[in-house]
Amino acid sequence: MHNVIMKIEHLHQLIWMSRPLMQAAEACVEAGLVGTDLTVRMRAVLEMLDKYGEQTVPEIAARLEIKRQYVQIMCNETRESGFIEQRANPRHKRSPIMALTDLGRTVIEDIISSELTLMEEVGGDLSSEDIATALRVVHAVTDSLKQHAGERE
Amino acid sequence: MHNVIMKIEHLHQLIWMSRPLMQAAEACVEAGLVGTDLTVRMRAVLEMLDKYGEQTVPEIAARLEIKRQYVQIMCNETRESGFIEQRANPRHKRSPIMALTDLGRTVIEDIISSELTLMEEVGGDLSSEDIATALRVVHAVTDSLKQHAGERE
DNA sequence: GTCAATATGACATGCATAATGTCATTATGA
DNA sequence: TCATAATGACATTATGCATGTCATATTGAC
Repeated sequence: MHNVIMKIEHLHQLIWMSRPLMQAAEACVEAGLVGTDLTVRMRAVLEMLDKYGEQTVPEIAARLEIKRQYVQIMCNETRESGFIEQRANPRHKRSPIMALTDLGRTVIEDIISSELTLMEEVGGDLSSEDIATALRVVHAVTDSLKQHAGERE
Repeated sequence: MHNVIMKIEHLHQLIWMSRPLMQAAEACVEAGLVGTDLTVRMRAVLEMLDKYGEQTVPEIAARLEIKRQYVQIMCNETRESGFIEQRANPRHKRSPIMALTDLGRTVIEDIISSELTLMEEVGGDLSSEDIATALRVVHAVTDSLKQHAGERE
């Protein structure tokens, strides 16, 4: 009965579950940082360096899709805490390359590894197929919403 | 091949799609508000009153799961703009009931209706079953993450 | 090689979305 | 009645960015 209405209603709920989902995910990340000297934003910097290799501040900003000025602050903090260091950039003398220190690498890899363990626990009950479906739907919905929001600009 | 790894990888992506999804959804809401005199937070107040009927500030705060002090500010603004009005509360003389004005009701119902139309467009390509699956998965993941984050407190 | 355009770091400011703390004034309920 | 809780009002702080500006360094077109 009224299958179309159910569909729209579920879609609506799915979209607005994004906030609690994000908050829950961020809370888990934060919880995993307790005891380390990392903040969430330092963790983000380390993750980019670990995942994509050493980079400049503007490169990190592009990948995180936030402004370089803010990433600069994040990197300065991370560097003050000894998790990253600057290296000369042969391609641009004013823009040093940020690289993980040994400490930084150890810390971020520990954290990512324990986050992976968490993923396994969270995924425990769910089928591979259902997760794939969910991902596909969420992608499609996000793209569609982006398009609609963009049009009105 | 390595199905388990794919599953975890998809789950990871699904979880972190929550941020772009939320941002896209919020951008759509904002875009829909252009031209009205509503702000996003006034819209939130109106939606609660339209959906659950007239309520006090603390009740709205409980439903939005944010602090009553902030909801107070939101409601004061919304009232100054003429979208809601106060009514005497027989159950608590210091805590008036917030109610939609005719203007407020018209405005919020127009907005919700056009947002519903957007939902229909966004859902167009997707099957009812897949949306239901996605919603179920996202619910399960959120609950699981909440539990894990809570444990560490 | 010159020179305009661009990139970068550094710094300042602003803004939205809250959380937190406090106070005075009611209400409420045991 | 009286301790306790609820409420509105106000002040302060935090987080996570965006935006603007500047000086300087760098790049690329010519």
